Amino acid sequence: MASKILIVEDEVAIRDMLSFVLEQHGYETLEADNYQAALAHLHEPYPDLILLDWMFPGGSGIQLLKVLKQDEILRQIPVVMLTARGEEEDKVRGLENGADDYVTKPFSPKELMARLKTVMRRVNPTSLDDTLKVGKLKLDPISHRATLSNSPLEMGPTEFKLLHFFMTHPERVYSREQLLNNVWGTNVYVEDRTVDVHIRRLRKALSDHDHLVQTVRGAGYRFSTRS
Amino acid sequence: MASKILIVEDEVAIRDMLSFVLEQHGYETLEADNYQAALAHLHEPYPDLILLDWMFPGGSGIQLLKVLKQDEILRQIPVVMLTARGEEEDKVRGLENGADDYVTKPFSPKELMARLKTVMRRVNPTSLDDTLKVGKLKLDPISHRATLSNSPLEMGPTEFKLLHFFMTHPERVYSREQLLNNVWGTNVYVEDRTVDVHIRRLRKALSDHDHLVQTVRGAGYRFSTRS
DNA sequence: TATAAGTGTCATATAATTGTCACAATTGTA
DNA sequence: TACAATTGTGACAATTATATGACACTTATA
Repeated sequence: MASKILIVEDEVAIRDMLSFVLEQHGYETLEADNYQAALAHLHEPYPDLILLDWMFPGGSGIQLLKVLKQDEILRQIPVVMLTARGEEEDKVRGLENGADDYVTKPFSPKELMARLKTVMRRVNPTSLDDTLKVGKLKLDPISHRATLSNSPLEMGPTEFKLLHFFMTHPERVYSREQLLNNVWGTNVYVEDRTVDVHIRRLRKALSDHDHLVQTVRGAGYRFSTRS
Repeated sequence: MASKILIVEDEVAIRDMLSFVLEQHGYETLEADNYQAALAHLHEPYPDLILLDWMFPGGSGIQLLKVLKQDEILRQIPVVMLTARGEEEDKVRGLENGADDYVTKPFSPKELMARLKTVMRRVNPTSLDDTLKVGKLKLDPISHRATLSNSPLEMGPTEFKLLHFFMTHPERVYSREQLLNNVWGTNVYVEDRTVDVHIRRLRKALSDHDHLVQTVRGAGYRFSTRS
């Protein structure tokens, strides 16, 4: 899934350039040319990073930065400041107020991308670990939530457990009985075919990603990214 | 002053590595290679965080975790579990028993540090009395007041504490029991179902923002800005 | 002390989830 | 193609879990 980057920059030329470069590298971009427009983008699905021009209409960058850092949720979004060459004080003030890094204008695309990657890796290094991911499908045991393209999936507890089991045991066939043992628990008297029904419910919840749960005729079911 | 981190891990190699990395980052470390040694460190000055190996001699990690969570003082120390890759059940059991996060072995120093920082920030925010904000919802521990769009919310002390806990621990499911332990305090004999009632009262107080307090069927409740 | 608030529990109302069936659809094979 | 085996589905009743209103009892507060 592409990361979303919010560009807050009033100069059209620079904004377009940033947008172009970022999209070239597979990021999605959101654009704002003033304070209000920036705020308007700060809702779900939240951007993964904010590129913030220091000086822009409707409030300086640092003002927005301060607002961001006061919100429990928004404060977690990394911010990279764009500053003019030589404005050392600005850089320091930005970092002191919670910016994660800065890029000095003018800058090369290569430099920009390197900064962004570093920051994203640093700020959010292990969401790659605590959350189970398969393409756009994520399952986070901590929040106990499954999402597809960041929108929550509706499913019952059993389907959630089933999906959890599948995601931790992918690319392998499990018989109905094995699934019952692993997901329902042993010593549970339930019909084999009941698994079918829950498989169906899980597929339904996965909607257009239902191909991840595959039928292996005569053997059982398999969770796989390969068709 | 440097934060003190207690490492409970029996493998010397890993313990040394952890200790080295942590000290590189300016933390003080305490080490324990078994259950007894760990307990021996649990007195004043208390460690600020415990890094707990899931499997270690003299009692499994979860045992120590349970003991910790029964003590009024010790239960406030955040615990990060170390688990082997793929042991999803362990992670879930750890979280259910009050671990604040987990790190999967093998892990990179960078990853480890990121986790620790996140947990420490959440559990012990530098500005403990700062106003918590989520969208239009604000909670100011100092004035002991919660407001929505700047108009004060009417709620009882318990609901306030509950909301405070939720706002400092967003995007995570808590069982009724965990909420009782964290909001009511341990050693308090109260029915699980009582939580439901206070959840309802809190929702009522939040009026049109009651969606922030979400029911996670079969698991508990979650405070989240995401639908 | 009188009065108002706040708490914890119940009983009851609602709502969501579950396991099974019966029957449809699909697949493999003779 | 016809048949047998296997899997997909919609419906449904029973079960469970959660929401809610009421109430007696405590705890603050004036």
